[in-house]
Amino acid sequence: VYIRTITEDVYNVNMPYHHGNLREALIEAGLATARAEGPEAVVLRVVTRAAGVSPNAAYRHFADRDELLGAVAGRCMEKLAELIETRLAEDPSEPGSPKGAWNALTIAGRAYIEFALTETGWFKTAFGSLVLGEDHDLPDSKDPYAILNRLLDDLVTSRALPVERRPGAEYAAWASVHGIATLLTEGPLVRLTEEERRCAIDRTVGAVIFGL
Amino acid sequence: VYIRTITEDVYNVNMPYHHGNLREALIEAGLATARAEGPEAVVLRVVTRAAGVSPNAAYRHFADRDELLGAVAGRCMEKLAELIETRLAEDPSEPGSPKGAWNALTIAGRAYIEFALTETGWFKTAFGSLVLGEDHDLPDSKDPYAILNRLLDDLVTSRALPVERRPGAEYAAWASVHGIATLLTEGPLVRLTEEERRCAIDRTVGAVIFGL
DNA sequence: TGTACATCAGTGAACGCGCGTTCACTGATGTAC
DNA sequence: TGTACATCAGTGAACGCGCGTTCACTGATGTAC
Repeated sequence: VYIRTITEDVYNVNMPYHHGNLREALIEAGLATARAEGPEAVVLRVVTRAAGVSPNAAYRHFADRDELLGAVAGRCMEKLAELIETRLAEDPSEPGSPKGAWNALTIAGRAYIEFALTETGWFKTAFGSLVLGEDHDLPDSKDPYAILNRLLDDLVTSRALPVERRPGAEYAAWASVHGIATLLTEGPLVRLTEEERRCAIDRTVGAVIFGL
Repeated sequence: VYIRTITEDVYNVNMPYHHGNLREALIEAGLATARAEGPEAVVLRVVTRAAGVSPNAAYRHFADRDELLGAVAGRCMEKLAELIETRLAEDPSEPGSPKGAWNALTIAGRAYIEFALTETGWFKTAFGSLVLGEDHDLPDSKDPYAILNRLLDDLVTSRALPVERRPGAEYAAWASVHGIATLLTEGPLVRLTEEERRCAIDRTVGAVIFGL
């Protein structure tokens, strides 16, 4: 027990037979793995080893590997939402005005891309591993999609966008930003130079904002 | 030999010891697998079995599994280009006019999305398995990216788009269309209804075209 | 035109790996009396 | 307050699978003389 504690467990120093909060520890370990190596690397044996526990212990907390990965993916989504909220909070412009509303949308889009570029492992995990179409009971404040809709609604209430252009706008906005993010991180544009990349991002964000 | 011919080989009826064109047959088999089950399913043993050949025979034609998958992915890219060209060829509007140039771009974007929706396996293979940033010596006529650039150039020459807006336009256009395609096929939007999907596509294509 | 021989393109068997998952188990915990 | 016992949350060993890849091989082909 003591040897295992010293050599393998990175989370608790004194590990009793009962872990205490293994479920959370496994998700945390999965998050670390996903961050560094992407979703495919989130493998039961790796994650349990990182938590200092035998492989099958995971089955006390998750039905199977997929359920664990799903939980990790949910957290990745939250991380994305958190970055967006952080960047929005840094925004000095006033919220009620049309200009402020457009500005907020731009900032959110850029934050989304920033997340994909700086936390590629989490980004891939979030979008590659969520059981699609299921609700993952993210609170609205931690759901990127909810944030986007909120910003678009703000656009309407501040009279920056005519109501009749509101329907479907979330798709167009999301698609552009998601598209450039995936092309840059796992698509044919990975090898772009810093400068080309910036150009691509500017142009993409600019075009969709203008086009809404 | 005869039994193998009858039960396993789907491509040649009389199969000699020397296959004849195994490289091509393997790519073809890989294409069939990718189409039905996606890139991860393109596995040496499956593909060689489909070609009626022992697993290690592949190594006479490809260095490893990745090289085979890369070849298959290249073909998938060509399939995408072919669909775009087909849809463009069906376009009745005259090519030189500004309106025609915009129209062509719209058609190409829609064809791209159509490909992703109807040939999801190939779409994923094309973008998930190409060795990124390498040139795959696709001829321009079979390279979706080249087609896109051509259409954007046409936009400029027909005076539909000011020259100064040309740089980076390929990124913005590509990103939108690629984004909605991935969100709809492997992302959180897979469960959209037919109607919502159409709305999402229309809005996305419309916004980016307008925003360029 | 026939034969020797190098070369090419397959075969069959096996290796080692990492994976998810299952089994029977045991140590720790909490609760009823 | 102390003890019996159910329940919970771990362990250790093993299973079976599919995978890429390697080895020594052999049948077919083409070419020089």
